Amino acid sequence: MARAETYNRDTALDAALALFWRKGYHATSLKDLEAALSMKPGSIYAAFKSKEALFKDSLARYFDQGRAKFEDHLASQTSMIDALSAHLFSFVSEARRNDPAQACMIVKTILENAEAEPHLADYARDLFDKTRAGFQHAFEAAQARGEIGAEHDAEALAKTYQANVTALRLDNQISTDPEDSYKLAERMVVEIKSL
Amino acid sequence: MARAETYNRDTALDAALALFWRKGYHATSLKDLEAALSMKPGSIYAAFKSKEALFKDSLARYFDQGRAKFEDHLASQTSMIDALSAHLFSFVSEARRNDPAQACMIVKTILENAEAEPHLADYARDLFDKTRAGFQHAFEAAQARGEIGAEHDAEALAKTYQANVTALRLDNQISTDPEDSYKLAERMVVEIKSL
DNA sequence: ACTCTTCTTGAGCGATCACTCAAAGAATTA
DNA sequence: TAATTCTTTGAGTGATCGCTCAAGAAGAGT
Repeated sequence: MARAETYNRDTALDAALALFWRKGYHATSLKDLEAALSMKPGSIYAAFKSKEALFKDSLARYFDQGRAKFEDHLASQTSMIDALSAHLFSFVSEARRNDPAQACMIVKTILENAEAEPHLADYARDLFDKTRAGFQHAFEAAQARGEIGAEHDAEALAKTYQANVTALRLDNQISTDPEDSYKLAERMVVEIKSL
Repeated sequence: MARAETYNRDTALDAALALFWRKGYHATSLKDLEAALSMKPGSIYAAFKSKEALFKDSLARYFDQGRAKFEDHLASQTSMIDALSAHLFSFVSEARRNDPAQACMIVKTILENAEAEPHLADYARDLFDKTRAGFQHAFEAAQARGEIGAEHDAEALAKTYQANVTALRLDNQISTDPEDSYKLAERMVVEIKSL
């Protein structure tokens, strides 16, 4: 045997994720990462191979955490409609208001890197589609339970729902008044409940 | 007198705008701009002062063109509702499908530069607010004309409308199938017409 | 205590970044 | 044509980029 690694992979990934989410891919420098991960360049490259690979791993982690959060909402609410509403509200809830709100990292990645780093953008696009597939599954379950009429198209509902989530999270970052974002979320939820 | 400038300011700004819109602020290098504007660095700096100033001028131009387009829709439609619908549809229309769809440059700017270049992000945020003010004005006019009931809050309608426009334009860039974006727009328009 | 293996270190690589400025070039006036 | 005035030119500035690798440090086995 030999010497063990001194860093914790998950801790390091979380630090990289927070940094990449805030600053984006290009604006995050190796210097920034060295400081955030408390690792020297050589160690970072030994552990994560490259800046791009580290970013991909961070984004995958972000996706997993987001999916886990959605599934928590599905599990803790009695109806699918309530779960979808709770998920929307969670983005404008009091709890999140401590750290300044950030738009969805997947969306930010697609917009920033569509031109210069198409690999990253395509990777993020895939996660975006997977997220919508999760929403669609929830809408289909709601129809199977009779919460939503069978005359609706679950795929269309999922697409609109994802558009709303995306717009809400964008507004959450752009808007100066959190109350405005909250009201926007309320109007979106009214639509869902009226199905 | 002396020698005249050999470039056309508007032509150069349009070229810079197209480049910045596609690639974003950070990923657009001076080399890129030199090629697109057919100008050497010295001339660019003499004409536009700095990369950041050139970006701001480009973004202002983008905003002006967007506002002009919206006002064209207002002028060419008989009702406000139709104008707001036509504006939404214009982002997913056949004509635009030649050059690959881009999300709103103002939104892209805010997301990319919120952390590293707050000046740029704040500048874009201001344009975002001005855009919504224009929407609100249209909704108020619709109420004054009796197209929309007075019980609605024009500010809230404008906020939701802008959220829809933003989400639609995002989807337009992210989605692989333009038909999906078109259907999303149709569902958004149904909401507007039901007011 | 000594060897072996692996991890960590950080100075430094070439490339590229935004940007400058002295010199050359072109249009106008005299 | 000569002088004047402004524009254009592009090599070059220092800083920073992502990244490498030889050398040193640290734990495990003997």
